[in-house]
Amino acid sequence: MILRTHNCGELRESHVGQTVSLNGWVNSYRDHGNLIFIDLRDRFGLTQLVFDPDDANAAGLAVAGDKHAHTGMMGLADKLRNEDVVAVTGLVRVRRGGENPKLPTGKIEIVVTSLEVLNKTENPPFLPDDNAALPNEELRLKYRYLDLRRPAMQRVLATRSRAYKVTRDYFHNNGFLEVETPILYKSTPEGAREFLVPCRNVPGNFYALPQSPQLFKQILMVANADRYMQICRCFRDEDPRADRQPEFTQIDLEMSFVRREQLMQMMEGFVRHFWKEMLGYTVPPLQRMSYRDAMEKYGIDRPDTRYDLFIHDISELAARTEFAVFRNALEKGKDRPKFNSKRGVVKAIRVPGGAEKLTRKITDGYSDFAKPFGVGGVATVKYIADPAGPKFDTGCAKFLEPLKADFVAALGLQPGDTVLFIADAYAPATKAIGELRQKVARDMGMVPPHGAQGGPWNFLWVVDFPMFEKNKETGKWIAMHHPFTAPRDDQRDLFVNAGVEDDDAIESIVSAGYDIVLNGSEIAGGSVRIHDKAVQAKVFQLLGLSPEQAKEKFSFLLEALSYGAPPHAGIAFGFDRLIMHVLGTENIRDVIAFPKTQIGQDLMTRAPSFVPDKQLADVHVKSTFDPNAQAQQPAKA
RNA sequence: GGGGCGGUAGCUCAAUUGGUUAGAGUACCGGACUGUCGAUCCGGUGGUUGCGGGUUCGAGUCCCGUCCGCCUCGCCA
Repeated sequence: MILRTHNCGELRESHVGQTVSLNGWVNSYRDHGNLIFIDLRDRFGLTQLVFDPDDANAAGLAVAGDKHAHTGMMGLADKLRNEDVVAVTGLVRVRRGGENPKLPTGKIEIVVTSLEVLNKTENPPFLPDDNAALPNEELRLKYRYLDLRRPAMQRVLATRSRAYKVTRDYFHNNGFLEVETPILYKSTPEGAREFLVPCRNVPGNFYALPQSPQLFKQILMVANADRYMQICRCFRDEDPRADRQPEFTQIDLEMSFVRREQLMQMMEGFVRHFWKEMLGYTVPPLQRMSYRDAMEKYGIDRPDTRYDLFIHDISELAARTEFAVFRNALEKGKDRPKFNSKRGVVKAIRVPGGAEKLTRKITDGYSDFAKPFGVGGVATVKYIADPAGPKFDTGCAKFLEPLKADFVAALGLQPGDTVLFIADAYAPATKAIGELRQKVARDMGMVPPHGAQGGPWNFLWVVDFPMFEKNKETGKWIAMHHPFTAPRDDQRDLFVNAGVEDDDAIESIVSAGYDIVLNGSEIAGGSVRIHDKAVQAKVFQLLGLSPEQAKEKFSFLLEALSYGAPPHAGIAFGFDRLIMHVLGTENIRDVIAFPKTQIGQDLMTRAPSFVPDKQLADVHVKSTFDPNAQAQQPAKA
């Protein structure tokens, strides 16, 4: 075949007069009968080819006098169609029809003297054209190789590729050791559902794919890796979302002989390096916010600080009203400590200008929006101008009017505002009003564009998470981060001495965990780890694991921790999410070369698929699925 | 598992209250054309309206079921 001497993005006027060869795809063809233009595409750009019968005749390549030129090179060129793969040799010359300012190669063209069709295409289901309407995503995924040819997807792949390098550069330069950890791993059934892999050599036994290399990286600290990094694949068998896939990539990190502060400084340095290298943006020092402040002001542990719309706790004021909704909510758990999940509260959001924009229909919708989060509904009031002075109007106005001055002061009300209230136990009320805050911000048009599209980049650390939370179904304690997260240094004794039955005390223990939040999205999370046996034992006890069970599940880690374990701390960045931010997309599938659908199928390869019984027998597995029991068929081919 | 939206030529979409032979652009095929660059012009092929039932004189349209895709709640230590 004709091998290329140049790529399709590099030829300029300075090459005029040279004979060159190019390989690539037919991006478009413009057939003028005896004069044919082809835009040839490869990963590096577009170059115009011209098939000119005069030149071809001169080169003896077409039959002289054969206007239709159905023989020789012109005949072949006449049949070229979009996405054919060709190789050509020709002469670089200045374009005769004027330059095309849209192309870097737009001043020149190749007058082809030799054409080789390397791979004639079937008529493709769609063309990789960014200007055309995108085909539906199902089709894009089925023919992913065509979709990836689109310039926009090529940019994604290039950006992601550069991000790998930028990441490795920073951590390698800071003394991190890159280590690969196993993909075939031990099942540790806490947390996310795992993908299982049956084992042929040990009948009845299974590997699991790792949700993260958590335990290996801690063991690497015991093994004197000191600073570990890995760009690794993680697997979680849970339903995907727009920003979640069953397999995803994280930047996994762990450091020895550090406390929270040193780790946070190192990671902040990475964030600064990454944004500087990827986008030329200098990240300012990260703000820090406690989990409690985040929950109080934003109602969520990953606050979007690009808009204010703060949440106010007006429980004390609400208690002085005659409004039964408020008073009944405040009766809940009223003997429990402040911030306790079961203690009743009244939360409010002041929406500037909401009196006009938030119609009755919209605010009624807010109740339906909030109810699934476990609260009774959303109470509403408008604060409007009036000849006799501003006043409350509609909704629960009559209950608030007697305490108007206090509400105006507490919420900073201005005429034209709407106030939304949620009254319930702390946990559901906080969750519901946090979600409502984000919805209202969208409805009011308060959410700025992506950072990648000129909007702000609001990074912050969220710290001081609770160690434990109650599982809603079982009522048992579960680790908020994971069972190896240490209490914050000053909480250690409190924690070890806390009564196992003292729920309120356990709930109040603060961990040494930390998250990095960017524009309301969690991009990293980690913690200082436990290296103290008494603390670890207490955690297992609270999680309801007997020493025997803990040993069964985590003996290798516990053993490792008993043979000289350095204090250590770690974190993991969601790599796909970093790329999403850099590119300004909200669809994780856009930043993964071969993503899966909502039921975890790969539409291109049709994975997962049935396997023959023989293959199952080899791994000692028998399927209980009966294809005849229901009409369900494997996905259509 | 729950809720919502969607599925009509290869592709992107249209089709009035349920009413004649389901249309357009593009791609594809054929023809014309020597300076285009979203080439242009002329002609043509192409449909079990995701699938299976039902209602009706009549269903792309209404009803039930089902499959697939997306969004979302649950879930995601």
